[in-house]
Amino acid sequence: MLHLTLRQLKVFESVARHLSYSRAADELHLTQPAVSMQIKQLEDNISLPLFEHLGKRIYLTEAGRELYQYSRAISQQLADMEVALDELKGMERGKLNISVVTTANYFAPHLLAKFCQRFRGVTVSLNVSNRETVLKQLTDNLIDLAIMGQPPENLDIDSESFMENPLVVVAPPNHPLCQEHNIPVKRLANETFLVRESGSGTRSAMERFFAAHKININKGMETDTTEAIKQAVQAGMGLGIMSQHTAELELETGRLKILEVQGFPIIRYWHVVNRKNKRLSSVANAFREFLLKEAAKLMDESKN
Amino acid sequence: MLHLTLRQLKVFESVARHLSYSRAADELHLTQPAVSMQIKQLEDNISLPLFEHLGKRIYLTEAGRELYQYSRAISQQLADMEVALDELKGMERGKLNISVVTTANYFAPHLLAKFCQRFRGVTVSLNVSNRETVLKQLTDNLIDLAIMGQPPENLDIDSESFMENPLVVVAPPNHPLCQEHNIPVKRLANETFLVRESGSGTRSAMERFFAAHKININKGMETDTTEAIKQAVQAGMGLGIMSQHTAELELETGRLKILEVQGFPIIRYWHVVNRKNKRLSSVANAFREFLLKEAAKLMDESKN
DNA sequence: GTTTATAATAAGGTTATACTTATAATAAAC
DNA sequence: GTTTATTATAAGTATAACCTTATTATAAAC
Repeated sequence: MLHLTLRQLKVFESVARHLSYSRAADELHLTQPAVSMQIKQLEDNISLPLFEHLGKRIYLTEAGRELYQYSRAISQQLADMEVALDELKGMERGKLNISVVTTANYFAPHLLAKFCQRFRGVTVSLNVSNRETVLKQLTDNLIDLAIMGQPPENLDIDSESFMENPLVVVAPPNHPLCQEHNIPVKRLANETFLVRESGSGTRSAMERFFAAHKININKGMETDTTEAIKQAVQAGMGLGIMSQHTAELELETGRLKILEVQGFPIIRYWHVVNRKNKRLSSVANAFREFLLKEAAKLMDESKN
Repeated sequence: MLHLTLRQLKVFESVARHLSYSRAADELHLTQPAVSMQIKQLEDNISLPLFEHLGKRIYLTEAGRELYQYSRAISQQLADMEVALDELKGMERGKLNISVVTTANYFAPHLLAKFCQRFRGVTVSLNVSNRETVLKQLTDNLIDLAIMGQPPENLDIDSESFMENPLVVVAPPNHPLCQEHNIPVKRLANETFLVRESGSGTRSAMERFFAAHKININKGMETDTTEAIKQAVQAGMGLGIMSQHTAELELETGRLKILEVQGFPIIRYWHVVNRKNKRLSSVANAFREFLLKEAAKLMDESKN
């Protein structure tokens, strides 16, 4: 087991470069005996002579040449490491691990793209999962941040809202209610609603809304993706309630219409969430700030 | 300027591997506070936290992950280095820098081949030059060993003879003296001799011999290569005196004949030479021993 | 020979390193 | 709540790391 020190390697490199103990001592602001000692210790450590002494000149031995190569390589690694760590400090580089719930997938990539555009060198790992999985990833500390609708009441979680999440009623373009304005909520009582699985934030918001208005609605097909609901609504199987963000495309192309029901859109909020006490990386922190300050504005702009 | 130690990296690696200070302490046969300290120092050095502490669990930070990569790379370098140095020690590997005078080129490669065959992993750099250049390389410490005929009287040089170097008189096969035996030296007085340049070891040995026998010979063409002399002798331009080793091929194929002159062959010796006080590498030393102990025998064998 | 340049060696001292033990703090598990 | 598992902190210590100055040894240059 050899116990060499980085100091020894550093001194050795200097001597090997100058082929002189005295020059090395000058360079390192040491006395010559100090250099002699370091080299001696290094030679003792590896049990091989590193220099040959012929007259006043010294030469590298075969072992010395070999060691020099490795020593240089290690120095390079250390230098690279220093740069890498400095970059991390300065946020010139870094990795953002983030998970978003499925519905957020309709706008999160857009925001991430903007963020990456601003902070070159930041790499992002985006995971899209259902609410349950996202929460597990949070508690397992697998991710820095999460974006979701309703934050859990769990005390181990910090969350903050950063953008409105308007829930709208969508219908196929040929639906009779599409022509009407200020549709009373009561009118929805006759309609069939396609709903997300229970436990979904959208689903519970919807149920709370109708409960508040004392309305019983028909629940049609129950699916676990918003995508399926959009398809089903287009096919005329019923109405849907969903985050307006998730339906931008279909609304724009006219495949779906928003019904102007009184009390809608239900304004909920997107939240950025992290495990409590988690020390956010500078990148994660920057993204969190970015969301809080600019997400709403950016999403608004992109609509126009 | 960051002053981290290999110890810190080693401890860090262990903690990163176990994701536990206590497990790392066990592995390293330390107490847990000792580990805490090393990590703390490391974190102070790089001014970045390496671990996150969430509850009783710890996790690597981004910086920690980054550092781990570099740390592992450095450890690998060190391990590789250790192996390389061990190989050097054990002569499993190594480089032999050797120069030989031109005339030795007729047998030196053969010996080197045998040597390399025995010590796999040894690489050889063989340089063939005239005596003067070889000596310069020796004093400049560019080579480990040299092979030459007459070693210089220089006190800075260690030399030892390892093999006979018989100088013979060669003639073209149709030369009248070829049929005779025990030719008296006097008979050569009428012959023309093709000679090497003055300063050559062969040339001076020849001159000493004829001077001792008080014979004046005719000197024909003077060249700086033995090869040219062999060609000239075959062409009938005169006789030659040269190391028998350099003419093996021509003798075997009958293109040249050895004249059985009294007092011949003149026995001189091949010497292995190194700069005084030079600490020979294990490979160089092994080759030197190899020459002293086995070269003569091997050359003898190869003749048959 | 003397001078000059270089490295080795010896002696000594300060500091920092790398631990230890003991105890406190924290959070998870029960 | 109590217990258990973990890390942090504090205080103390032996030692080795690292350097200095002073001197010696060596060989090259003059």
